[in-house]
Amino acid sequence: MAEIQSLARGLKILNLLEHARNGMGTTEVANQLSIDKSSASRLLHTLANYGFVEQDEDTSRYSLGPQLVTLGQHLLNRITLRDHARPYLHELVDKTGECAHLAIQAQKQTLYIDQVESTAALRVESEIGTLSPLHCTALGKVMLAFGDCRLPDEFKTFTHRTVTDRSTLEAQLAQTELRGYAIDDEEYNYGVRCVAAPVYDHRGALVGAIGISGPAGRVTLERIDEFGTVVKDTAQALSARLGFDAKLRSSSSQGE
Amino acid sequence: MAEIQSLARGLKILNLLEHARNGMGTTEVANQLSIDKSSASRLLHTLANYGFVEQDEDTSRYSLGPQLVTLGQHLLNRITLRDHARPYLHELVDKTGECAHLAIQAQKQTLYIDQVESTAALRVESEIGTLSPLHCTALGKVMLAFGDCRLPDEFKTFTHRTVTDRSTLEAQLAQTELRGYAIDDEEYNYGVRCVAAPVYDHRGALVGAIGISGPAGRVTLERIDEFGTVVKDTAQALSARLGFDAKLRSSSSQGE
DNA sequence: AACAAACATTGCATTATATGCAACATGAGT
DNA sequence: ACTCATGTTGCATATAATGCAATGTTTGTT
Repeated sequence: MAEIQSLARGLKILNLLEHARNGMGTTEVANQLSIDKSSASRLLHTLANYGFVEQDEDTSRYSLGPQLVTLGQHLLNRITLRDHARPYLHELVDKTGECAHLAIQAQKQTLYIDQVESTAALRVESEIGTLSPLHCTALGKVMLAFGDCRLPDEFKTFTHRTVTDRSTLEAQLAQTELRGYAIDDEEYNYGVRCVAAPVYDHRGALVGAIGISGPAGRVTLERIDEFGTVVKDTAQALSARLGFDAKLRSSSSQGE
Repeated sequence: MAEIQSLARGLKILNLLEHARNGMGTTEVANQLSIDKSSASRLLHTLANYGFVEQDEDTSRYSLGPQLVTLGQHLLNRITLRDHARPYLHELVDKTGECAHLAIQAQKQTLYIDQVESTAALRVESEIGTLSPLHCTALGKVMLAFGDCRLPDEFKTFTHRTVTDRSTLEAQLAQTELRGYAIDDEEYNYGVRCVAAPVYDHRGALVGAIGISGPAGRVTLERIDEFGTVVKDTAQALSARLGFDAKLRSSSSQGE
C-alpha cells in the first residue's frame, strides 16, 4: 500500500526535529527533505496548528510541540505494567546496586518504558522512550528468546562485540532460553554490561522484560550468573504478581 | 495560511486515538472523520509506517504508537527546568503534605511537566502531559499574572465557581500579582483547591510555575495564605537557584 | 544609512497526489 | 451456505499539494 506523501513528510519533519536541539528554520527543513520551502512552510504551519510543533516567536524556528508530550505521556501512563513493575525495579536496584529498566517490544525494537536509577556515581541510564535493537541488548534478546517475534532481517553493528551472524545469534538465544536470562556483553555500548529476564502475564504471554545495566567493571563476567539469578527471580516474582502460574508454562521458559 | 489536509487528517487521527481505550478500526476512524474508509486505511498505514500508530495483528485495530512516546519523552527530558525543580517539588510535598506540580505554558494553555505525589490516601494527581486552561487553574493564573501572555478569547466553564467574566478575572489577576501567588478555589475541579507561584530564570523571564493541589477540606480558605507563602517562598528559592536576582525584578513580581 | 543576502510567507497556475467508488478478500455470525 | 461488516486494493477523476515567482521582513556588511 502506498504512503500518503504529505502525511509522511509531516511525520519526517517531527523525526528531524527530534535531533534539532535548537529547532529548525523553514529553509533547513526544506533542504533536509529536498522539498520547496513554501511546501515546508505549509507543512510546519499545519503541524503547529495541531500543537505537534511550536514556532518561536522571535526566531521563527520550529521545535517539537506539547501535543507530543500529551499523547506520549498518555500512552505511557496507560501501560499498567509500569505501575506493577515499579516496586520490582526498586528491588533490583537495592539488590544489585545498578540501574534497573523495564522494556516492552514495539516497532520490532525494544522500547524502554521505565527505569529506576541507582545511587552510584558511575551509572548506565537508558532514557525512557528510547527504542533499541533486539539482537544486541539484554532486554531485546529476552523478546527474541521468550517471545514470539522473529529475528530482524539485518543485524546492525554497534561495537566490535555485536553479534551479526544469524546462526551465532540463534545459538546465543538458545542458551538464553536455557539460562532464563539474557546477557548484553558490551554488544550495544562499550563498557556496559546488562542482564535481563522475561515478564509474563496471567495468560503466559510475554509482556515485557526487566533488567539491570552497569559498567562492565562492576557487572563482571565472574558475577554475571549472580546478577542473572537475581534478575530472573525478580522477574518471576513480578510475573507471579501479574497472575502468571509458572507450573502451567512449558519447561522452555524455566531456567533450570 | 491554509492547512495541508492530508497531514491535518493524520494528526486528527492521533488525537482521536488518544481517547480510544481499545484502539479504533479503520471504519470507525473513517466515520469519525467523515472520510472514505479507503482514505482512512491509507492514512493509518502511513502513520504505522513511521511508528506513530500500531496495528494489532489479531484485531486489525489501531492504537497510538511508540514513536509518540519516543518524541514526547525526548522533549520532556530536554526541559532542564524539570531537573532543577524536582527537589523543590519534594520540598513542597514535605512542607504541605499535598501533591506538588510543575507546569509551563504551551499552546496557550498550561502543560504539566512534572509532579511529586504526597503520601496521603486522598490526593490530587495531575497527569504529566496534561494541558489545562489558563483562566481557572492556579498554575495557569500564574502564567497570566506574571508572564507576558494575553488572556484567552473565551473562558470555558468547568465548575459553578469558574470565573468567566473578563473584568472579574482581570481583578483577580491583579490581586494575584500583589499576593505573589495564584489560587484555584474549586474553579477547575470540584473539591480541589490549588496554590501556585511563578518561577523565573536568570534573565527575569517567567519560565514556569510550581504549586500544590489538595482536597478543599484540607486546603481550606483559612490556611490558604499559609500554603501560599510556602509555595511562594519555594518558588523564589527555585528562581534564585536558576540565577534570578529578585532585587533586579520590578516590585510587581514581589508579593509584599 | 544604504544595500545585499537570506529567510519566511503568499498568490497562483500546473501537476501530481489523494480521493472516493467499486470490486474483492476475509472473517464473524446466523 | 449465506449474509453482513470490515479492511484492502485498483483505477479514473477531482482536488489538493506543489513549485515558482513575488513580496515582505530581518540580519549582516559596508
